[in-house]
Amino acid sequence: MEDTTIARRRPTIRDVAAAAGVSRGTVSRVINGGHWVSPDARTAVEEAIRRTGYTANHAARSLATGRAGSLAFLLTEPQHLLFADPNFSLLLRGAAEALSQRSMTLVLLVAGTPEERANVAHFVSAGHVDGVLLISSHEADPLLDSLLDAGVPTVSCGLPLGHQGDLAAVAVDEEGSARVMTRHLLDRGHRRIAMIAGPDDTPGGRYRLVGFREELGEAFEPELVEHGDYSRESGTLAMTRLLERNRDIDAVFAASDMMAAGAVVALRRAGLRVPEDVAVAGFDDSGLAAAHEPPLTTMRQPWDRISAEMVTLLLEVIEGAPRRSITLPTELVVRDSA
Amino acid sequence: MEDTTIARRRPTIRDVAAAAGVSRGTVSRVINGGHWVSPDARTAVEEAIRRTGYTANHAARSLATGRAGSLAFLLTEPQHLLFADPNFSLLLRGAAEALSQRSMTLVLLVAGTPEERANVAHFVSAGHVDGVLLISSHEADPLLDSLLDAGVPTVSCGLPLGHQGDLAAVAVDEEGSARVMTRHLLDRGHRRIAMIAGPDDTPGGRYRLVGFREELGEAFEPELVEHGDYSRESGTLAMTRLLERNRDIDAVFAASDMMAAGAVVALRRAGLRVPEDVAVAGFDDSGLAAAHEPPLTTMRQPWDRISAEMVTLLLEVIEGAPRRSITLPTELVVRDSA
DNA sequence: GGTGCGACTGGGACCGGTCACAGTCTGCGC
DNA sequence: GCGCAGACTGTGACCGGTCCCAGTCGCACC
Repeated sequence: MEDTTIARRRPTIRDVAAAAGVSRGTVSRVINGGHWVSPDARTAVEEAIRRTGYTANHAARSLATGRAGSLAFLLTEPQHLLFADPNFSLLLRGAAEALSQRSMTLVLLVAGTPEERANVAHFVSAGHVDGVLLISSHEADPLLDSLLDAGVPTVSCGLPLGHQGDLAAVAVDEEGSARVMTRHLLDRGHRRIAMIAGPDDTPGGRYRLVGFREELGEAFEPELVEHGDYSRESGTLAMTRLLERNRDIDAVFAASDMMAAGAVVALRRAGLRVPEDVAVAGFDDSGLAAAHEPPLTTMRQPWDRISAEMVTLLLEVIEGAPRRSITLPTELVVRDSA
Repeated sequence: MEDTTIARRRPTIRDVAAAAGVSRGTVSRVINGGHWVSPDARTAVEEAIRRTGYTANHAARSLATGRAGSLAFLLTEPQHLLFADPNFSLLLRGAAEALSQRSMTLVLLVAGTPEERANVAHFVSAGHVDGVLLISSHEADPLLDSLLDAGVPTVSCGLPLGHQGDLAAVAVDEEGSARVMTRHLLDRGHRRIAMIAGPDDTPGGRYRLVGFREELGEAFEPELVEHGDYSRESGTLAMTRLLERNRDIDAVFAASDMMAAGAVVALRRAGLRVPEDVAVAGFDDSGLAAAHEPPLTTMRQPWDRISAEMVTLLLEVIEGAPRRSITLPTELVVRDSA
């Protein structure tokens, strides 16, 4: 007996109810926790679900409950910086896994071009997702304003500059992390330490520099600071400029591993060895760091925990719980470069 | 005046109908192409949609039409290889953009652990997405079997080994690409060319090796072939072994940029210069290739076109059109390494 | 024996769309 | 004057769930 003729209609809750000899209401109760259901009815329903191969229809449930059952993973980097970053993948994967455990799904939204941004704002405001995991970093993003206006539950990855307190966030202790790394370089005996900071309109750009300056105290020299945009090329450029200003630099702390790798290129071009002549430290502990020649000393960001906590916080906000933010610790990873 | 008391109900198609002074049916017709609608009615409806800020409810539409309005981006790599690969991001982004143009969404599914694989199979078979963009490469994946059994429209990225002809695929000309690169190395005067191939149960592992062998013809030497798993470390290991067997190698063709970078590490450890002593060629033209020291000669894969074509093909299959596969060309990118 | 209560069950209304079908209205040919 | 085709419109049924309310049942208690 084949029943492959025409794909038979998928079983509905009515089929299950009929098979179990109970009403739709009872089946629904069993599916949703099973309170106020007699043991007999429950086992009958469970058996019927098994037999029929029933699976709830997302769309129907979503229509009835008013919940979408999905969260958006929203990328707003105009440049593809984050996309090139291996860390991004970890974040995405972690979020997908955290959601699948809760039988929810992750919808990927890309808001690069102005047109895409408008579409995304519309889509999200229309309630097609229950909330937004915001993967952005730049200050004053109008898209964030429109999300907040529309009252869309949102949690930010990293401190949302200009909107602190307006939305939940999961961040690492940027300032403290930078102090730890700076202290490490000082402890190793370095005295002329330069920094390649990130853009000032990103939390990592701003606060890692603050930590660096604080830890150096009196020893801080403004001329030993350059800014990059987290890319490798910008690291090379920044290092080149630093060397033009001061050839005595004996260590450099870059706000990303990519920029650290770029700095190494510039140092080598200048005939300097890493770490013998100049120590180089990065940030992120991306895959790149361990594979680099020499392996990079860096600050590890707990990407898996970040994504998991973002999902937790966002679901709390959706439930109506008071907004909460979390700061996670980083970890100094000492390798050969510093 | 705050209206934050209770978020007002989102307008429905009934509200629009009332505002425009027409029936729900007419509004629906306008939304879906506007055939058999008088010009007056159409403009009235369009105006009403604008005024009310109406957006269609995905869940309701999906329930009524039986279409989910979303596609799955399914990752099945047990290891996180693809995740570490910058190309993966391009593919993902391309797919998301192609879909957003069609007002559909991309749902990310990760099928790493056995439990996840079971969940994913269940989820997809239950019809929660209209089709699957399969990002996998290994032969004999039971998950693929269950997708095919369930009749889920699927398109594969790369030739689906063991299932060719069973589902649509978008692939590059692996064999031809490998021949082009091999010819390039020969034309540069190299005579003892080694290859670091990918795993034999992946299309890139198998057919790039075939192309390499074909192009070398008589000159092919089996002892100059090693296999890696596309990772950097495996490239280093493979190159090390090749050098142990034969110190006269004057060029090496790796089946991925990552492995090429790994090979460079091994070559340097052996005291050999790239490209002076040994030319190194990669595959993919990932971001890594251009940034590498020296910049890598490689074969560029058209990732943006691959994702766009995958979406096109999958939508065709969903529409019931006959299954179709596409082979896209690659491009030789000559840089410093070979 | 009636009352009250808690556990459990059934079924109608509803979520917000689409779709098929039954109109209506207009103009044209005979 | 009538029939009829074609353009357009309105309406009820339906998609597959959830929710809530009205019941039923059994049992303890007065």
